[in-house]
Amino acid sequence: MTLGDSNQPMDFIRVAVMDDLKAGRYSRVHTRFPPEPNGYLHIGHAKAMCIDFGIAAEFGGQCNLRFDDTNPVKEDVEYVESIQQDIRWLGFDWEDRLYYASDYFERLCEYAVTLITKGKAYVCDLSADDIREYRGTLTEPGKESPYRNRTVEDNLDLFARMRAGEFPDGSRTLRAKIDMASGNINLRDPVMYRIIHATHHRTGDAWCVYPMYDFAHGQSDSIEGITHSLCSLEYEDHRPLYNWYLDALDIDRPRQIEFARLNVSFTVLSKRKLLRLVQGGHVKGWDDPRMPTLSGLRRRGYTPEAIRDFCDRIGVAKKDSMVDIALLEHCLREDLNKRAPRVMGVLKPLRVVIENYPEGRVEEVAAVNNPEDPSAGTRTVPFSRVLYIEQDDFRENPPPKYYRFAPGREVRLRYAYFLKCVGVVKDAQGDVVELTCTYDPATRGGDAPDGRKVKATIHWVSAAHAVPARVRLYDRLFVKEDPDDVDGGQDFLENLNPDSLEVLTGCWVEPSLAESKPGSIYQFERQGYFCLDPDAAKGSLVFNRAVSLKDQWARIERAQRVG
RNA sequence: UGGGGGGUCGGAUAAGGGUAAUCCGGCAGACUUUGGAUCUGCACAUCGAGGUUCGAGUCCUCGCCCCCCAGCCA
Repeated sequence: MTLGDSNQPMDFIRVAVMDDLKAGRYSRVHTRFPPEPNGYLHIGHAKAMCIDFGIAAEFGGQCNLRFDDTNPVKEDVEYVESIQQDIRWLGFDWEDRLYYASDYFERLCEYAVTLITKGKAYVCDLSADDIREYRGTLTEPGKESPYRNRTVEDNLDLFARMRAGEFPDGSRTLRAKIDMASGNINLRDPVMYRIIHATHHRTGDAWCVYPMYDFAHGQSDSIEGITHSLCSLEYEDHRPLYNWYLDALDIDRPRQIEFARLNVSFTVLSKRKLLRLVQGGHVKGWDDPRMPTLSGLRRRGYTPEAIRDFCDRIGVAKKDSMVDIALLEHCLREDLNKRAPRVMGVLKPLRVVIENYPEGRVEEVAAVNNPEDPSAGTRTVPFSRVLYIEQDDFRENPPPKYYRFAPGREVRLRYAYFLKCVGVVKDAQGDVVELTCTYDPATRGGDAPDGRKVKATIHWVSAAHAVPARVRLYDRLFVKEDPDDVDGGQDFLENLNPDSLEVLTGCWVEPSLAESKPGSIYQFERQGYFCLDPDAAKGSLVFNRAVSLKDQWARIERAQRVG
């Protein structure tokens, strides 16, 4: 979007930013995306990135990437690397502006000393439990710490010794001296620094005192010249605290604007829950294709374009909301419909023998690679006497409105011939294992010279030429729209969908797929979009179903079952 | 019973005193060598009660409901 020539409605943040520019409160726009490197990025972060990077770009400004790495015990380089990869993959660029809160540790420490000197911070010897006790409750004010009125000299000395490593973890904290009776609990003498003797993934053992996020975030923004600090709703209560620090330090203040974080139906978007899914073995890792992580979506077959389109469509507001996962799926289908090459693949094969087709004969039929994109060209697919078709495409006793194959019925084999079912072969259990058919040589390519019509076109592969494959059919990870909707005492794991993964072996795909590369995405005609998984090895293809095609017949069947 | 936010079709967003619109989903139909795509149509909404006004989703008052906050997490 370029501002001015668009009549698209602006969300409240863009309106606010534009007003700031017009009113001269800021002369430029500089935002930041501030992940903590303690987990993988998910679709909720994609929304935040689209806002942070997107708004900066629209207003001709810049967006920094800053890792909020103030807690060494939770963070790891594994995450700082995966996060950067995911941001780039999504299509955003921080150029040379990669920062870390840990870059500012020395400066933050100076800020702390400044506040001590001004009598606005003190070293407190209360234990964690005591601090909690003294904090009061939501409805009752807290009590002042007995250490609150130490002299500036004592505080300076004690804080220096905290930094020097003289005291064990948890024995003391540095606190801001604000208001123990504030209705806003964040203002009841919040902790600024805590003692943690741990190795930080970037600063190593240089520090044993680490700033709290609240003491680092606003100042980091200020140091970087951030004008608009866009974040989620839960930080609304923290804004007065950030402003208190910034004012007490007399440094630049960005404007913080909060928006509602993303929720998507049938999945969870909290790092804590995602971590439990991984550690509990409910999924196969952060990049399991069922995960809403960017790495999971990528492996599933989602494109950056589809994800960004989704983020554009969900809008930005302050209302708590739950977006229908069907919208995400729609965005993927829409993107892939334009771009994904079409191929034929049979997931649950049923053998077909064409009685009147000469044994040993092979024809190459021409197939369109993408009807939505003529420039994608055509390819050739081998056809012969023995084929596989989809089990679902045959019914011995077809229900009403079922147009596909059945005894005596004629259908079209896509790009090939009309085919008529003349016999059914069953095994000892009475299950259909093979169809005996005849083809009409005059219908090559799929049109009948006599003008007769068939109601259905089905896909197929030539048994002698097809390539074997495994296919993983993914479904929603949870059975409930809101996985947290559980009875007392239970948690979201109760709502896991036991059928979120179905592995199909014995699938057959057309030979053109033999050399495809992991990450390639195809439309298997009439079925859905499938992405070649990195697990694939030569001669052993593994496809992940990203999303199925819309299925009109499934809907009819469902209606028939109900009605 | 403190403090901070929020309530518009089933879901998500618009409308900033003047026709409640758009997208997803649902339903129905057209078309179709993918029961895909595309196209057409239909249904469904301003939390409640007062008030101001020619006119209120929008302004005022009083309610109701929902979310967040009591980490030395972010």
